[in-house]
Amino acid sequence: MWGIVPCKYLHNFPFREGVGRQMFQGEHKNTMDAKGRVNVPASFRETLRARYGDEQVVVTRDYDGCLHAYPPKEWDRRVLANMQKLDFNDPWRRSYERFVVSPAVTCVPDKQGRILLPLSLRSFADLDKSVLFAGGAGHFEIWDITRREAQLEQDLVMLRSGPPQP
Amino acid sequence: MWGIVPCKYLHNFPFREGVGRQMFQGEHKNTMDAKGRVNVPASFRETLRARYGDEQVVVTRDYDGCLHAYPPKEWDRRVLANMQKLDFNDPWRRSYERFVVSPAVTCVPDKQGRILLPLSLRSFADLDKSVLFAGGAGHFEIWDITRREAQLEQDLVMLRSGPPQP
DNA sequence: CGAGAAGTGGGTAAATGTGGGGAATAGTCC
DNA sequence: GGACTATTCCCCACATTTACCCACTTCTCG
Repeated sequence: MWGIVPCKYLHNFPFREGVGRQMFQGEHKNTMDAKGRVNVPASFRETLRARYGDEQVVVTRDYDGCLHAYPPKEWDRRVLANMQKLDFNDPWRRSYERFVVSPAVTCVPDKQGRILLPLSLRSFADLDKSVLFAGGAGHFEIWDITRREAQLEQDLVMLRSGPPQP
Repeated sequence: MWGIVPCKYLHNFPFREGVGRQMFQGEHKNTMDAKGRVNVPASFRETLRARYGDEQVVVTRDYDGCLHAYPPKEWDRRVLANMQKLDFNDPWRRSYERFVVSPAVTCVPDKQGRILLPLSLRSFADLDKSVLFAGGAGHFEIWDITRREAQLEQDLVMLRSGPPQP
């Protein structure tokens, strides 16, 4: 399915659903206030609206120590559908379900564009003040800023080891 | 597919799609102003328009400490398509996504031909005043001028050691 | 040299991000 | 059950950043 995204932050080009086009772009450093609210970058919200209909996101934890946020459609397609390919008793599925699927919450930004993350997710990802939103294809990540930097060092090592052999 | 690039900075020669012709040619030293804006060399913009339809570029970081800028088409073909061959949960893909894909932003030059690079990319590449645009095949690089010079010294050593053995 | 293109600097209005007050809601303890 | 507390939601106000515009200098080329 091809379409046009009328969004100044995205390429105004035809894209193929879920394949060619990066949705959430860039790294955005925002600050979480005392109440636990953080601003979702405006460009992300615009993507959510333009491409997914509204600003809802499903937020859950990721096993690298950050949070992942998906538009509901992507959540269904990538997380749920992926998991459901496996047998109910598959141990990887059971772990995945407990760790990733269970703690998920659906957030809707307020009028200022902020979401309130539940304390459980905040403490898991060690979020307190400096929060980094990082775009991904079809989802975005929410990081504590120092944890992210440590992760990037590891990523560099991984990348320099070369891509996986098929 | 053959065509003509109507551009006074490029040779007005026929070129074969993606093979023979270098698109972004030469090194151009421009200065970034206090707001973080830099002028994209006019010849690069002309190439973007003539060959890719408009002046958008996807800018991201590169392992070597500079920024890479791709026309969206090349970005999809060279970066995204490559990545999306791998499973969502492949660790190499996750690292690649975080290091290369996440920080990418799409920039559209303003009326004067300048792009505003986000602070995260500027600080990664150590850009402040003297910025060097260097052409490449299908993309171009954006360097801090002194970092670039240091890189060139290393490149000389590498080149004199001879090409890799097959 | 003169004209046009390229590159640079700055002002202003709009968009974005941040802080905080108070009403509504839920949850807890006597 | 009723009062108290904590949390969430909704609103307004402000600081900062960005997009857009105009003016100017420098460079290139005939």
